[in-house]
Amino acid sequence: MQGWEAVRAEVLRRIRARDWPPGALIPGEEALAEEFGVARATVNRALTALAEAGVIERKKRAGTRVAELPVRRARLEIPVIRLDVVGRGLPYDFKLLADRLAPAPVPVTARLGLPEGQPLRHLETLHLAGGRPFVLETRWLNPAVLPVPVPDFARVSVNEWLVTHVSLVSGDIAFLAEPASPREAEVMGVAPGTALLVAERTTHGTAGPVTLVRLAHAPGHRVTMTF
Amino acid sequence: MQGWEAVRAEVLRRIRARDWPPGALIPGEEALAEEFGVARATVNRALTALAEAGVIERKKRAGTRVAELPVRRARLEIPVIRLDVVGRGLPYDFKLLADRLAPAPVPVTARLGLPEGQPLRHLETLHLAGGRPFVLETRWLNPAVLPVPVPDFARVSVNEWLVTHVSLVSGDIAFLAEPASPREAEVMGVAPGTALLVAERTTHGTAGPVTLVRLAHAPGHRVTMTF
DNA sequence: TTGGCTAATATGTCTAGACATAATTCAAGT
DNA sequence: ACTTGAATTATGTCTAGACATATTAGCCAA
Repeated sequence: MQGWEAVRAEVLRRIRARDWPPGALIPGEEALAEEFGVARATVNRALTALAEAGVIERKKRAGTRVAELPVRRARLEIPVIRLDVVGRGLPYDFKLLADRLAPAPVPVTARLGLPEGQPLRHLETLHLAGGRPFVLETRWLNPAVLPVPVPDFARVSVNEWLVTHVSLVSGDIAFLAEPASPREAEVMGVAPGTALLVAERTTHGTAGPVTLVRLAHAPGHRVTMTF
Repeated sequence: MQGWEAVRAEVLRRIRARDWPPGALIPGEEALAEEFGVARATVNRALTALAEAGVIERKKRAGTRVAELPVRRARLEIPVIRLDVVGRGLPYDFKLLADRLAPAPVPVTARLGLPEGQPLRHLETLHLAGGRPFVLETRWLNPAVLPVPVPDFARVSVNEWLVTHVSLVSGDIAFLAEPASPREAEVMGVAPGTALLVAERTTHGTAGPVTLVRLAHAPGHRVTMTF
């Protein structure tokens, strides 16, 4: 290895070896550039990468210091459900259980920043892995983002249609544990009250709020991340 | 805005506006540099950032194309529990419920890559927010990473001692939903079988595996991320 | 002591040019 | 037809130097 990655690796090594303990000020870019025999821009590239990773904190004039409580950042790659299933080596299928236009409950419109009682498209999709329930998707979709005629969500999953046809700008995702509701228990074939891992996502596009979706995962599901 | 961020913003705008639809090949760095009136390195900086965000895919010789199924990446910042609690405006406290050296169960040693039956330090800590149970932490700790004498974990939480004294190299975290075990129910003051959000983390340091920890969160807990 | 101005300084970014590297294309040889 | 290898080309990275910007330390005045 050489180049900026070598610089990053060596700086990281020194931090991990506590040559530069947490909170310590490390040498300036100029000094490091000279030591490693590279240009300052190369050192900058390396330190920028480490700063993005949360290992160091940089401030103009004040210099670069090793992070005190290194914030561990884990990255979650949110896949399209089909690819998640296929990636597990199982055949994928889905069933559209419900699709209707209905006034959305207040918590839903509130989270999306829409006026109360706004009619939204309400979709319920059961995703299957190897023929068994994998995820129950309950979605409220802002009809303003849909073209006319409306796509046939019984053929293309809403999930994938959105990903490929609507540019998502921002959003958030939350994980929580909830007991299976009677409806969920029935559809997913589990006992009511079973602990389910639920993911709630809201997404916003260029033209305003897009969708709020609740994904109830089959028992035993794990969402994993690496750092 | 100007500079590489302006370039990034404009390229992103064109992608979102579908001037450059998913899968399309976008102009080369040289062409963009000329169009925007900046150096190629500046365009490169912008495109590198977009590639890291998963918006575009770049290959030498083949060029840069808009990602087909833009992988949504969410970043989770894993805080020290104390800061998580304090950040919610609640007073933090913890109780060390158990601390003993014991042969670890096989699944534990397996996940850490240690020989079967290896004695590990087993710690049970109840984290409190505003006097109420917040998280029950069950930890298996590789004694090889501890100094002699062993720190007093009744005074300093294991969590924070590790963060500040052991350099963590890599690890993974998984979220799952589980019914509260009798032990968890008793300690956390909930009904057995209550759906709990559980986080399981393994971490490895420079000198081998460090710890496996299971965090059972109080009912209603949400782990949120933004993207 | 306090508040605010100024100069010093480390990082942030940019430029122009160069070479490195990987992937593709296409021609040549088997 | 198939393989091999060379030319091509877009991205990746580096350099040296420059200017921009944020932040701090120190100074001076109220």
